[in-house]
Amino acid sequence: ENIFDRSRMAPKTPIKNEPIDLSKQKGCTPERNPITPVKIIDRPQPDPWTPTANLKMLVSAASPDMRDREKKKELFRPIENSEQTDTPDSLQYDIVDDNTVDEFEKQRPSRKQKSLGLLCQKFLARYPNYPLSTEKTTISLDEVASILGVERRRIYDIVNVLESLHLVSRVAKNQYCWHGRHNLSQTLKMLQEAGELQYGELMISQHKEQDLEYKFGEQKKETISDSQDRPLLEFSEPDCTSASANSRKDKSLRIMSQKFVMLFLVSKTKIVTLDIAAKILIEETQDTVDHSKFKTKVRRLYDIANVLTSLGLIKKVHVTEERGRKPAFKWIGPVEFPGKTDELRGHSPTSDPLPGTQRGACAQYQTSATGKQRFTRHASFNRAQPCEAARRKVSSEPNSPHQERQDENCSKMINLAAVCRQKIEEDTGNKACDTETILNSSKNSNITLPFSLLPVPGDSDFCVNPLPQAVFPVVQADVPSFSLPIGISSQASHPSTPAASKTENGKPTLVPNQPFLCFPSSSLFMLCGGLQENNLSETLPASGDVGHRSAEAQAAIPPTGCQKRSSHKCSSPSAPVDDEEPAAKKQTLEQSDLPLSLVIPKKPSESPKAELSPGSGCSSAVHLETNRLDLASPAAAEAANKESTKPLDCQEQEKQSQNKDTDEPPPGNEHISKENANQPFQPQYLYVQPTAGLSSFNFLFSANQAPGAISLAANQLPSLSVPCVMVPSAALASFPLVCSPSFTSPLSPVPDGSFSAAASTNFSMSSLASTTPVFISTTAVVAPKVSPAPSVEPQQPAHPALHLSPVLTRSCSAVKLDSPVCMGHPVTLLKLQQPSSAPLTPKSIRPAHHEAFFKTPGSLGDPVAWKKNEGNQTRNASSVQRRLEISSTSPD
DNA sequence: CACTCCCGCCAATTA
DNA sequence: TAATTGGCGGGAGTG
Repeated sequence: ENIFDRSRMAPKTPIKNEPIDLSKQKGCTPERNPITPVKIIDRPQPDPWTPTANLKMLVSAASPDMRDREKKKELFRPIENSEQTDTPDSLQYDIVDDNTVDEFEKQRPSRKQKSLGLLCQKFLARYPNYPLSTEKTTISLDEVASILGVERRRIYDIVNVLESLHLVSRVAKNQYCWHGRHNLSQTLKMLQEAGELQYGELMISQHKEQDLEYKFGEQKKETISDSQDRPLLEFSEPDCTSASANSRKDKSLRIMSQKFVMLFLVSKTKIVTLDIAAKILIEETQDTVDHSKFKTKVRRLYDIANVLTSLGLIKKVHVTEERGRKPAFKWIGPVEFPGKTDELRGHSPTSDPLPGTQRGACAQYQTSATGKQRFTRHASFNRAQPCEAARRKVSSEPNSPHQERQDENCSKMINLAAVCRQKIEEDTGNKACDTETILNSSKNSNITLPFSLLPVPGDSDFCVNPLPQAVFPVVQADVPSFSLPIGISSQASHPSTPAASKTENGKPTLVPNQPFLCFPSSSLFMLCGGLQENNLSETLPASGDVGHRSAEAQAAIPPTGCQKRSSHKCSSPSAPVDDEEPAAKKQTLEQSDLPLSLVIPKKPSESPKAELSPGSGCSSAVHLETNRLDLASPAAAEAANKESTKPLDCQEQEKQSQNKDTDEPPPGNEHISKENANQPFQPQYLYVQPTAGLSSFNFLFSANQAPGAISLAANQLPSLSVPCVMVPSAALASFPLVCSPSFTSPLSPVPDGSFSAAASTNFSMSSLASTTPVFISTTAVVAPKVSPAPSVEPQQPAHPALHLSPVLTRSCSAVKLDSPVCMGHPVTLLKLQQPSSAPLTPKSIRPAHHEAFFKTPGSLGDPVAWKKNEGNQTRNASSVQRRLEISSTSPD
C-alpha cells in the first residue's frame, strides 16, 4: 500500500525517470522535488528496456504494485538527481519533452542515479551529523522511503549499515532513531579493537598476499569460526537499541558492515579489496566457501561500501598488485579514535571493552613488529582475553595457542605488511589512487584546511598533520581543549600566542593551535590538542635531539625504521613488560602504520598525507591516549607510537616551527576551529620518541585535558594523574621530567621499570609550576573518570565492555572519561600550563559533569559557558566560538 | 567481458 | 495472518 501511495506521490513529484512518466512529467518538471505535484500519470508503463523489463511489465499489468514500484523508482531518481545536479534534470526534461528517446536517455541516468550511494547521501542529508543530544530524531522508514522515492527495501540497506555504526538505532517497527556521528568514533574504536583481535594479523597479511590471508583465514576459522564473533560486533549494537530488535537477525548486512569496517581499521594500509574482504567475511561466517556465496558476499559488500562511501568513511580505489588491479576501498575516515562521547546509546560500555581489546591486539602486533616477539602480548592478552578471547572464540584453540600462532603470524605479517604496505601504497599512490584518496580524504575530513592553515608553510615541514580526523568526532580536538590551552597559555606564558615557544634547539613549538606538535629531531613529541606552546617546546628539546627520525630516514625506510623503533622501545623496556607491553605493542603497531605514511609522503603535500599518516597518527594518538588512560603507561606508549607515525608531519611542523619560531598562531587557530567544529576535544600528548638509538627510550605521554588542572591551582594537580608516561631512559634523563601518573589506580598497571616509575610519579602543581622542563600530567584519567564518567553518560552503564575483561572494563570506563567524548580530559602538559582541556564533545559533555571533570578554570568558572557550547555546538557550529569562549573562560 | 550493484522475490521475523 | 525485515542472487548497466 505504501508503495502505492508513494508511487503515486512519486510520480507527481519529480519524476524523471521513466520515459513515459517523464514525458508526462516533463511538463511538470519538477525536478526531483518530491513535493511537487506534478503529477499524474500513473501509467505504469513498462518500459521494456530489458528483457526483464518486459516480464516486469507483464507482471505489473497483473499487479499494480509492480507499477507502483516502477514509478517509485522513477521518482526516486529524481530525487537523486536533485542532489546531484539539477542541471541534468532539466536537461533531461527538455530532452524528454522532445523525444522518447530522450526520455530514454533520461532513464539512463537511472542506474547511477539510483545507486545506493546516492540514495544514502540523500538520506544522510536529511539528518545532521551531530544532532543535539537533546533532540532525538526519529526516522520513519516509510516516510523516508517515500520522500526519497525508493522502495523501502533500499532504506533497509542503508539503515542497516548505519545501524552497524550506531548512527541510527532501531526504536521500533519502522522507526529508527538518528544518532548522528557523535558516537561514531567510539563505535569505530570498538570495531578497531574487535577487528584487531579478530583480524589484525590477517589484514596485514592481506595486503601482502592473499595467500597469507587464506592462511590466516584458516586460522581464524579455527579460532573464531565456531562460535562466531558476532557477539563482539553485536555488543556494540545491542547497547544502542537494546531492545527489541537486535536479536536474531543481525545478520549479515549489519555484521558484515561492522566486519568490513573492522578490516579497514585493522588494515595498515587502510585499503581493503573486495575480494579479500569477501573471503574473510565468508570464512568467518562459514567454512564452506561457495563461489556463489562469494559473489553474493561481494554484492553485499558493494552495498555496504556504497553506504560507507556516502558517509565519507571509505572511498573506492583500485589496488594494483602484481596480479592485477582489483577493486578496493580505502578507509578515509578517522583512524584513531580518542574517545568520544557516547551519547545516545550508551556506548559507554562499549568503549570500555575496546580498550582492553585493543591492547591485546596491540600487544600481539607489537610482538610481531618487534620481530617477533615475544610475549608481551600474552600478558596483555590475558587481560583482554576474558572478553575477547572468550568471545572470539575460544573455541577451537585455547587462548594461548591462538595467541602464539597469531603472534608468530603477526610478526611475520607485520613485517610483510610493512613491505606490502609500502608496495601497496606506492602502487596505489602511483596509480593515483592514493592521490585521489588522499584528496578525498582531506575533503572528507576537512582536515586539510586546518592543516594547511596551521602550519603553513612553506616549509613545511611543519605541518600539522593532522587531523583529518578532526572532522570526525573522533577527533578530539575540542574547542574546549583548545580554549583551555589558550587560557592557560595566557596565564602561563603568553597570552595569546604562544606560538612559538620554542625551545632550546629551536624547536619551537608549535603551532598554537595545532593539535599536534612534532619535533623532528627530538625524540619527543608533543601532541597537544591545545598545544602547549612554550612548554612543549621546551620539553621537546630536552628530549630531543636525538637524531630522531630524520625525515630522510623515514622516507627511506619508514616502515622499518618505525617498527624498529617501536620494537626497540618495546623491547628495551620490555622488562617491565607486561603492563607496558600493551602499550609498546600498540606502539609498534602504530608504528607499523607509520611506515605507510612515510611511504606515502612521497606526495609532498602535507595535508594529503595527513590523511594516512597523520590521521592515523594523530588520531591514533588520541584515542590511544584515551585508552591508555586505563593502562596509563601503555597508553602513553601508544600515543608515542602514533606520533611516530606522524613523524613526517611532525618533522615538517617542527621545521617550520624552527624556522619560524613564532609560528603562526593564526593558522593554528583556524585549524582548530575546524577541528573543534567537528569534535570537541583533543587530547594533548606528549610524546617522546625513541629515536634512533634510544632503545631504552621511552616516551612520555600525557593526556590532556586537564582542564582544570591548570586552571585550578595546585590543588588540582594532585588530583591529576597522568595517563601515561614513558620515560625512557637516557634520553629523558637528560631532561627533567615530571610525571604524574595518577592513575589512580586501577588502571594502570604500570609496570615496571622506568616506565612504571615515571608513570607513577605524581607531582604537585607547584612542582610543575616550577618548571620542570618536562612535565606531564594527565589528569584525566583518574579523577575524571571517577566522577565524570558516570555523569557523562548514562549509557555507559549499558554494556560495558563486551569483550574486555573486568579490568579492562574499568579501564575502559576510565578511558571513556578520558576520551574526549565523554569528557574532557584534562591534561596538563608540560609545565603546567595548559590545560587543554578537553572539553569534550559537546554532546557528551554535559554541563555538570563535565565541569566537574574538567576543572578547567574555565569550566569551573563557567560551566554555563560550557554548556552553552555543548548544546549548541554540537555539530559544528561554532567550534571556534566555543573555543574562544572556553578559552576565555578558562583563563578566568 | 568484467565490474557494479539494482531490483525485487521471498523467507524469516514481528506485530 | 499481515506486515516488516532483510538475505540473496539474477541479471542489467557501465566501461
